[in-house]
Amino acid sequence: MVSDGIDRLGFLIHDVQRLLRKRFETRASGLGLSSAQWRLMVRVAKEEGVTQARLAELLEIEPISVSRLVDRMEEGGWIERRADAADRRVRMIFPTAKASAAYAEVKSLAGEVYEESLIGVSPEDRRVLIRALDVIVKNLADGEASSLEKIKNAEGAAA
Amino acid sequence: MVSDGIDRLGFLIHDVQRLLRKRFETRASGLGLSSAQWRLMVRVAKEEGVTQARLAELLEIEPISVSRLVDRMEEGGWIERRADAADRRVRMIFPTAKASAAYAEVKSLAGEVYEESLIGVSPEDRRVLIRALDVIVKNLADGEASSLEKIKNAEGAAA
DNA sequence: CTTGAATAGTAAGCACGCTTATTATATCTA
DNA sequence: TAGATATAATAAGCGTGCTTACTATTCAAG
Repeated sequence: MVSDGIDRLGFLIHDVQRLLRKRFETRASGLGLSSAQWRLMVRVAKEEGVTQARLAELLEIEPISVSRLVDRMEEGGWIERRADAADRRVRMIFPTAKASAAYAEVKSLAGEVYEESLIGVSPEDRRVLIRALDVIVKNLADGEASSLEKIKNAEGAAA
Repeated sequence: MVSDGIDRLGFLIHDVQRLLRKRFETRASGLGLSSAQWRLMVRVAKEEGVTQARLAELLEIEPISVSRLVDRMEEGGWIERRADAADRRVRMIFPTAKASAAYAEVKSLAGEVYEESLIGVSPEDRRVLIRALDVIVKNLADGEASSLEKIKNAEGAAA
């Protein structure tokens, strides 16, 4: 049970996540977007006017985390908050022109990082990797964020 | 190129890492150890008296991050710093009795979390998963932490 | 032996996640 | 319609990572 390496799963995932984020941020540093901000930006670009609560669901982070991410992104001139006339509790999030311009560039950049990371992994193994990761997410999401899995299953396939 | 799901790699890894950490910390909350503290503890348990600089290399985090982790773990009574008579710059890290007692328990706990996460993934797919993650780490570590890969290759296979 | 470079550790301050608690507004129900 | 409940967003404060800058100490030349 040691020889299969499963006991290293947590360490491996942790390392891969950290290294991927680091390399992405090195590449994207010229654009002024962090990894977390890029994830949020993807959602805003696809659904302009999305609310912060909805972003929290989509990104599977807490509303307060969205609130502070949005603070920094608004300061950086990437997005803007607008009031919703129909519900005064809500802030709708829109990308700025600057953000829309950077979107395509950052997206292809992420693709490059993924390709670099997967050099030497066969197409079949890549499929197995993605499938296994999907299963893990599903297993771990069960019993946690009750309604979030559905959202994830419906929307997560993009991006 | 969309159908293979590789464009979701970053999102998937990010989700898996967050969910694994969350579930581990939920389980281990009774023991008072966080995920990061557990990673450090493993190294200290294997090599009592290890220096902080060495821990930074092994964990592949910055020395200052070790410094603050060790601060909190010392406050929590998990480890203690001792001076090195031979080199007064150095602080050697030792586990307390409390830590040694918790070690085995926390370790099996991590194994349980991994097993839960992998329900429905075949033994072959598990091997492919681990192998692919190893390759990704290797690909991304190249050109980053020049000497760290060697350490990782030599020591990372345990734990 | 003295100077200069390298090493071990820490401080300050930021990003991004969290928990818990608060405020403002909507909505549901009695 | 009034009061309870739910929802959107934020505030405060913590953990864990980072960069940059600093002190203390050791080691390497000269």
